[in-house]
Amino acid sequence: MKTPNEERKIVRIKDIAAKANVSTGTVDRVLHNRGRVSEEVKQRVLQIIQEFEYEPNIHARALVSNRIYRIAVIIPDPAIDDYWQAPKTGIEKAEKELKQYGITITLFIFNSSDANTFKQMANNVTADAFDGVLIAPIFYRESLTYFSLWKRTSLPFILFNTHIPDYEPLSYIGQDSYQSGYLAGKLFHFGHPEPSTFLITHIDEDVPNSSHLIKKEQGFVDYYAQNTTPGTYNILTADVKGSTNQSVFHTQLDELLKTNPEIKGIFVTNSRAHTIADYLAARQITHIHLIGYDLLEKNLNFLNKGIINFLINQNPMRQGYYGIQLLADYLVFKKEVSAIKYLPLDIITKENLHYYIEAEKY
Amino acid sequence: MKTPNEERKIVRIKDIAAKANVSTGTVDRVLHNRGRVSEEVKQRVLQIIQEFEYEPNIHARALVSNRIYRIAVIIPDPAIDDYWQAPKTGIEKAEKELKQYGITITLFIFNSSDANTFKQMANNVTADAFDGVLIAPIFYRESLTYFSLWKRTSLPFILFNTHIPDYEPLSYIGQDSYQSGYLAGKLFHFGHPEPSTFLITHIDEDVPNSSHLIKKEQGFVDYYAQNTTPGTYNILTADVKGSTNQSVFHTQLDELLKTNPEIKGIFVTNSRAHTIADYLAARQITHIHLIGYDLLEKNLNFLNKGIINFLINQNPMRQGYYGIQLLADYLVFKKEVSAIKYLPLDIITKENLHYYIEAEKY
DNA sequence: AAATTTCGCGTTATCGAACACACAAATATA
DNA sequence: TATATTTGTGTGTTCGATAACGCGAAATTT
Repeated sequence: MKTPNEERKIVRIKDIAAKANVSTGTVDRVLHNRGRVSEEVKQRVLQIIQEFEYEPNIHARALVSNRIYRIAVIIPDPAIDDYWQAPKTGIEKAEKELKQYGITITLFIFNSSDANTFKQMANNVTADAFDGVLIAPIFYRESLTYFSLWKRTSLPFILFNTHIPDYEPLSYIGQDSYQSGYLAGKLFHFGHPEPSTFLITHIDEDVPNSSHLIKKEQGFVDYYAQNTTPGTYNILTADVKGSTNQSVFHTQLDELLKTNPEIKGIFVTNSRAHTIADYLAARQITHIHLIGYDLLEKNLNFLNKGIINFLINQNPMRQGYYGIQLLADYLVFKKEVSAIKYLPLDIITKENLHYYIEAEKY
Repeated sequence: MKTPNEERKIVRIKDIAAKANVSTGTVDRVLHNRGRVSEEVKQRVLQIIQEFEYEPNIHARALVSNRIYRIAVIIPDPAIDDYWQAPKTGIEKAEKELKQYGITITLFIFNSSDANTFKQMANNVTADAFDGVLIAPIFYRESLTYFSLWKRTSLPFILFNTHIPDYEPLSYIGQDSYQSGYLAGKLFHFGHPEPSTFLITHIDEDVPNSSHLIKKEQGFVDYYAQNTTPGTYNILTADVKGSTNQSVFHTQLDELLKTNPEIKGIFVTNSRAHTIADYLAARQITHIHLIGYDLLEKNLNFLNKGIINFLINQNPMRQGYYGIQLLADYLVFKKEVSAIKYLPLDIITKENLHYYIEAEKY
């Protein structure tokens, strides 16, 4: 009577051992380089392993090893900035799936408008014994200290949302900001093949300190530089602050449009497109196209009304999900992890929105 | 000394047994409804299982159960129609991942232009003992026989690519064809806000027998019916055949455009947009927008040249991948499987193409 | 009343990999 | 030469779930 694995010709340590005329213990020692095997036997075993294309049974391995991997996650508070709810959800989903493999996650939530809370959380993580870190390093300067520290103590860390390549993280997960700006440029161009003026706005942001916003802007500008004859398209840029005070905010925009009445489209570089949409709706302006980022409730509302034309989905949920997955690949499955994982630049309209929302739920 | 699972408070059968003052064998009998347990004990155990939120360790289970699940996959030959390479790749990827869980896949490849080969493959599957079927039922009439047969023998089957709801498959995986046509309508509209004429083409297809093409057409037409004032937009339809004979094909299109010189956009309902693009390139026509489906090499070529403006990605690789995944969920993990899984309608342009190609590779 | 079956439950081997332990042979040190 | 240490190898237990097996007691049949 054969076992199913024998029927399926799945090779086990036992089989390797039998062919090599040694015990399973010896094969195991070869597999894990734990020494105490004569060179001759080692080579014989290695060759048979190659020949038989042995692959360890992950279940048996997981069952016996029974190790716990502690992962620290450092992200901004979703209660303060709604955007961070999605990554958190993705992280929790991954945690559920990977619990079986011994992955344990501890969240360290900081205040996205207070760099000190960020430092404090990073300190906490450093003090405790973790096997890996997933971090959204939205404070550039403050991050560097910890990266160099973790590098030295060889604590693997993965970045998401914002890329800081200087200290060679294990991986980065997110979008190509430059290209997403470039894409926004293309979409406006498709809607306005005739010479036009477009506005790039950064809303409520500390732009000099946010490299990804600058990259988006650059991508947008470069699209027109590379794909249209000079002088035909005019790209303006504006930092706008104080979107929470509606009347002040609207007055600012009034002036902007008074000075530049020829504006045909506004590109919002972060998830605050809804603030502009709110303005356009209030002033009943329908001739201005609007592109922004992220499937926030408020944005979706204006997308469905046709005031926002396109949203580029940054896949925040998947960013969190893959972040944990990659750490698990590295820690548990000992896989090689590619240094960068760009998520697709999903173009979302009223008409295809539904399916992305559904996919996120799953 | 505690085991890691005790530290993590992961509940095992042993723990349930201890609390209930019975042996693990009894708990197991309760879990699997194998009888031979007194009603009193059964209730006690069930309650403790609930209370402790017991979840079986998948590794231990997979290790011991050691069952083989045989899945049959019935798809058209990728050598005849390139489109089918992608689903095949997805299926093979899923097979690799699920091999550990005892999933074995047997491919049954038929000729997409010969319904008899389809029937033959379906017969082969029926004759052999399979635990589940994944099928691309591109021949409507011929499929029905087998669906009713499999339904009777309770052989679970999942459809992808083409939906035939009549016989209640375990699930359908694919796109909402109607909505994808609707989306194509929107994109053209965005590019041409002024009254225009658009052409819908079905290339080399037996349209009456292909319900999903009709749905795409309907979606496109409905977009303009619902979003524009009647009489402003004009939607034409044309079946075009014989795209393999370039000169004849081009002559047909010459006549079409001669009769309707006002056409501003062509919507191709299948993956053959490249044949139209080839024509537009040959005739140096640049004022006609073009939207098609699928990331075939030939389409990508024209997308990059700017002759095809948008491609809607039907995610064929993911269709295959999820098809197998869902069957495994049902067979191995005994999960509930939702009757329909719509994949997102990805809008692909030259500018965001790269990331979708990368994602597919992974 | 004896023989047999059913019931209710516990015990134990099994799956494949990991690793501690045991133990003999070979080598080194005294 | 005697003893200590290193090297090479095999054995046995463990992880958690499963299911075959076994056994005493109760229930049923003859």
